[in-house]
Amino acid sequence: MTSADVAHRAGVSTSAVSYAFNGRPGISDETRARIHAAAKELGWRPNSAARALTGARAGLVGLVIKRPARSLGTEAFYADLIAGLQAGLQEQHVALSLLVASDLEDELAIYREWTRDRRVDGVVLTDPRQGDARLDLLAALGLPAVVLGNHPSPPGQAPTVWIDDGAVTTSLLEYLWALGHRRIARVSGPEKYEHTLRRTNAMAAFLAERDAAPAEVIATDYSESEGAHAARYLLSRPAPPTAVVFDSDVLAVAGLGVAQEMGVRVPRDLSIASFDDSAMARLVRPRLTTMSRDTVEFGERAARLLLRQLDADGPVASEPGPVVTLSVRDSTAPPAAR
Amino acid sequence: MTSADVAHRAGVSTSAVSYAFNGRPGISDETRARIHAAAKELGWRPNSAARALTGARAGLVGLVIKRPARSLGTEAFYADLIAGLQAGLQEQHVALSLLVASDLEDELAIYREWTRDRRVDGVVLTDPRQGDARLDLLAALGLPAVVLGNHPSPPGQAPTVWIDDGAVTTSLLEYLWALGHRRIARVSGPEKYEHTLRRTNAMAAFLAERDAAPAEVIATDYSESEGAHAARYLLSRPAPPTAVVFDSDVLAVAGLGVAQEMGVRVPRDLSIASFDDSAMARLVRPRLTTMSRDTVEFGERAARLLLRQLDADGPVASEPGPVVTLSVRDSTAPPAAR
DNA sequence: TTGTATGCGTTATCAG
DNA sequence: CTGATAACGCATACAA
Repeated sequence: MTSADVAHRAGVSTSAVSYAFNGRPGISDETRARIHAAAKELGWRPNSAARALTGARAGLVGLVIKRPARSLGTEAFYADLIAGLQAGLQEQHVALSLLVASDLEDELAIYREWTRDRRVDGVVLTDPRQGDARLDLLAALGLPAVVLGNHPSPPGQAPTVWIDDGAVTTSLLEYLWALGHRRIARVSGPEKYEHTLRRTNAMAAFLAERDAAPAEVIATDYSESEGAHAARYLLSRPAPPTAVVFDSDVLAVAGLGVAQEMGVRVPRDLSIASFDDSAMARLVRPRLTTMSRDTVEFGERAARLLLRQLDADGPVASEPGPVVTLSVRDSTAPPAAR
Repeated sequence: MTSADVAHRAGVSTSAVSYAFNGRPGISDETRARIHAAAKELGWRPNSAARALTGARAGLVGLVIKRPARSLGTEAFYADLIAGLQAGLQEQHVALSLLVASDLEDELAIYREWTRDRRVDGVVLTDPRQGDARLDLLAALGLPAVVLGNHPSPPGQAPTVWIDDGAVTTSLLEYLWALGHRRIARVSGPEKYEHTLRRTNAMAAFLAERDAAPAEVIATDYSESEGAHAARYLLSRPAPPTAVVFDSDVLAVAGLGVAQEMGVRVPRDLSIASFDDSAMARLVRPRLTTMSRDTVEFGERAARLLLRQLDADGPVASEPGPVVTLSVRDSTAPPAAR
């Protein structure tokens, strides 16, 4: 079953079939329709390997995950993201190829190889950093990309689907402030990520505006153990915070466990909130107050933006991601009078 | 950069390069080494699209996930599995392609398409059922597969990496029985899955041997809501169980939440155990007693078995998966005297 | 043991 | 608008 069969069936040449399936001019609407009909009858679709060989689409989009492989299952983020990317790509019969890289060098090598072999048509980038080496490489390679970022990308760079982490931080802090919290600490992710930095800056600005003391921020690698450690440290201070915000829900749940072990009642003695929502935040008791964003939709939008990018001649514009809303649950309350 | 370049550099013909890279005879060890050296210097590796076109390897393995896309992130199982598959495949530079199917028809269509386009070299199957239609199709298509199953596969069928869910069930029940529990209920997954059935049968046999009353088993679709509903029902009975085992940790955590809401103390009034371990089981309080299996390793073994299958001429044998051990944590205790 | 010729299914080029 | 024909990069029978 080849394009020649379809051409024969439709009474045209193979190039007509090619034109019809690549939406290019030089063919009448009537023949185009006839060709599509013939292909449908025969159940034919262009062979992706042959396409990739001639430099056309591979029908595959890549995602490199740079986290320790073991931690993948711990956080729902990547799973949700993958589900969303999937959904967005499937509309155009594009598949997702997944690779786990152990470090930056690895990741860059993968992009080089993918480009060389025309293995993927484009890639999705997560966790952008400042002066991200990956963006330079991808630009040099000419490999289309979209970034899950926190601001629109500068012209000439890969477009982002962005969520303003600064604004999200401010929203959460406004809520805690309104409850009466004045000693708010934060257990964050690694400082190298842009979203971590943006949150840090927004938090500093928020507190400075209100003449409050700067927040204590403890950076972690997102692991349960570092989250627990940070929580233990904060709760052991002479004047412990009355509220702690965590950059991810794994950190928050680890922190909640520590509080419970230490006899600190949540939310009576301590309010806990997370920047990340997931099933786990809803399943633990007390249920966690979180900033919730629809990660699946985030992925879907990224997928669609990438597909548009692949079709476009020039650069496409960044666009905002899903709305982030505050889900108030049971882990936050006004601070107890002391 | 093509095989011709490498051939030129090594002073041989392109076929010699092909032979060298496909490990076939007809070439001296010395030339083979020279060819590999030349390839390494030039940073050349066979183009996967071209390979796929000639009927050789595509360098891609497929995994179809047949769950509602939204639920992917809830359970750690798939994320861990993917991480493991990744790790196993990477050794041979094989990538993983992921697709989410909404139903069986979808899934079968994907296999047909993948075969037709030589898009993947093999696939990994999860959640086998009795008389699984997918196995018949894959056999008919000649698409290599491995199954994450619960017993060695019958001859002629795709090999499995298997975990004996019956034995796992017995282990867990033995522990609960030894603690003194006599009214043990179970909140299970869908009955259509083989592993669900095996657990059901093992549990029935276990209780029958001890002349105990048959267990109450409530089937769910693995969702939080059905898990909570089942737990609520069980705890509202006139003579509620003293222990409940859950088929997954999401179900168990949902059940734990219900118990806490109803004022049932765990483990004092109720013991809870799960067949599935993950970070969540360790993060909630009380921490859950689970049967823990290394899902990442499960995936790694499946990947390696599939790679072996791809290299082999005939069928390869099924093999046991990772060992499942009981992780006793804080959610189980002897039943309170009533 | 090595080289040569051919095909895989598509797209691109260029005459018609 | 259409129809040949040449790539694309590799594998493989076959000849040397």
